[in-house]
Amino acid sequence: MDYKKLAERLLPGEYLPLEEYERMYPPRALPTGAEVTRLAPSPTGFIHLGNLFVAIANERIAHQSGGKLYLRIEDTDLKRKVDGAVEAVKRALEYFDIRFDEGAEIGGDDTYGPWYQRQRGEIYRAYVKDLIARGRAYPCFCTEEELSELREQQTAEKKITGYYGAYAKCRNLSEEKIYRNLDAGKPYVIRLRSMGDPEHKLRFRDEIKGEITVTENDQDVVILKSDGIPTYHFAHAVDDHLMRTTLVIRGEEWLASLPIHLELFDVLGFPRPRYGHNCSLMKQDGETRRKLSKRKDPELSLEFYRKAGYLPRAVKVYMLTLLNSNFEEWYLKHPDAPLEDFSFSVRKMSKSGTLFDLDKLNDISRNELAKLSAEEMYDFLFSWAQEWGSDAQRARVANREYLLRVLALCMGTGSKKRRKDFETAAQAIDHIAYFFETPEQTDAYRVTAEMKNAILSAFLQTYCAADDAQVWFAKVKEVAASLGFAAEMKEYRAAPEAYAGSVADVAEVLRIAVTGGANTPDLWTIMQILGEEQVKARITGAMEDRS
RNA sequence: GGCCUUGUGGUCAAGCGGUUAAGACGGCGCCCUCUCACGGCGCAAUCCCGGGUUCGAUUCCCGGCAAGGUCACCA
Repeated sequence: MDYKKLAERLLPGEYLPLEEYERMYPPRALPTGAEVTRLAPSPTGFIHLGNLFVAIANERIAHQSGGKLYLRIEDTDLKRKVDGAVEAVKRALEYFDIRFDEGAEIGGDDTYGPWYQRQRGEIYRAYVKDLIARGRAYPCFCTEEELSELREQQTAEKKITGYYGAYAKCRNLSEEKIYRNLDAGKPYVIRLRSMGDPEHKLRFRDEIKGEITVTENDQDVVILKSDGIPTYHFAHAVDDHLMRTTLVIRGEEWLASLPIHLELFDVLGFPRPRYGHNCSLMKQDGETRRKLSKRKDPELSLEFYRKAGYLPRAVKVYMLTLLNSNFEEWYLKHPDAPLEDFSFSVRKMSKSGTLFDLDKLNDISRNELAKLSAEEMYDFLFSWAQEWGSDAQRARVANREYLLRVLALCMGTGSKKRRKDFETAAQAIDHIAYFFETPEQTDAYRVTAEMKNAILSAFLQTYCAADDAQVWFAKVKEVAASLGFAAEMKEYRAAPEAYAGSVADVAEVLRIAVTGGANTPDLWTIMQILGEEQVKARITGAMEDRS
């Protein structure tokens, strides 16, 4: 069979000689040890935690080694394309501090572009044409129906499904038959003529998993679809080579197609990049665990964290603790160091699937929020409220000076002793609502209405806004004692039956009357911030009403 | 089902021939204390199973089992 003639018929016209592409995309001038890594999402617009997970690893490896991180868009399937997706991806990743050196919509050096696979059709076809001319790829005229019939038959016979060996009908089509099909205008795809044998097992060194066994590929996979666009497998091989990628860190769901990729690199005559297959993020679902799913798990979406107001650094710290087993220990020792100071290592990446633990993230978030200065906290809350907050939430961040006081005095911003009451901006802003809005009447009091009113009116009689904390609390104790409550906790604990309760119960009544809740920071401080008028109004208001 | 990967407390995990089997989150208890939060102290909880190899296996080998991934003209 004249393969050259066939190649010309299938992909007519002049294509650049392949050596020309080698010249256009030369090896990068980078110091030894520098890694070139990439992120290659498809433009569905849905960028998720799994993407971020692997993105952080790629980013750290590239930049720590003095290499490059680029963004390539795998848009070979129109069905997946969503308008504005690339911008959304870029923004989402930037929010979490992933910086690209090159790539789609990034600017900078475009030597290795274009970065959209749709714009690289000529390149792929040049390589496909060469493969056909070498007899290593062939046209396949099988219809979808024929293929699904084949699959059913194979399933029924308990054979391995797919297009391979004797099942690859079009693999050995006669020259005459091929041209007749072509003349008849039958649609076709181009398939790889695989030379692999599944009996051959090869050892492969995965950067994360270590030594693994790979079964040689024998599938005649589609490399060029009927619309003349390559499949992912083929496009990524050409691109990773031409873009001079040195290391591919990707999700372990790709491990199964590694044999195909290896054969592709070999048949194209490209040196292989190194691969590391990263474990996936799992979720407990009843008895079993499964991959985080787009439909069922809102926490998979990156927007979930932005909307809730997680600090981007907190999410990143959590990802890093999952990514490198020694990160957490390092971070405990260097809580304020830039994350870039941590020496990230591919060898420390986990081999096994990881259950996503929201509790852990929340703990990290509380700690991260507690590190912010009053001003940083204010800026974070403010910008979050502008983008995601309700009217009420935006109103609470409107008065900078007032909010700064609330934050500094009650949340401990700026002091050594920080409170860790919340993990997100949304919680923080709601948490301090009582500084802005008079709480609703509540029946949370654990004393009778008569007692409640007796406590409140007794307090009101002695209350003086100018009192300092000690004087103020001494007065609360007096109120307690006058109504049969223990003024000292020690005395109360020694003989609880001798009292109606303790000063703690009295303080609780005041606390609920002023803030609407039984759990708040220091009450005296709260009263100072609210001011005499508010305090009196709230206490008076709490005395009216409902019995 | 075939192929591949992975199995250390509830979760993330260190350890990889001899250890009281780290640490963190979560849980529980105590202390501090006007509540909560912080902080401090403490407790419970783990080497998937079965065979080898070895004086000795969580660690090495084999076999099970379980879980996950994947088997498209999707990426």
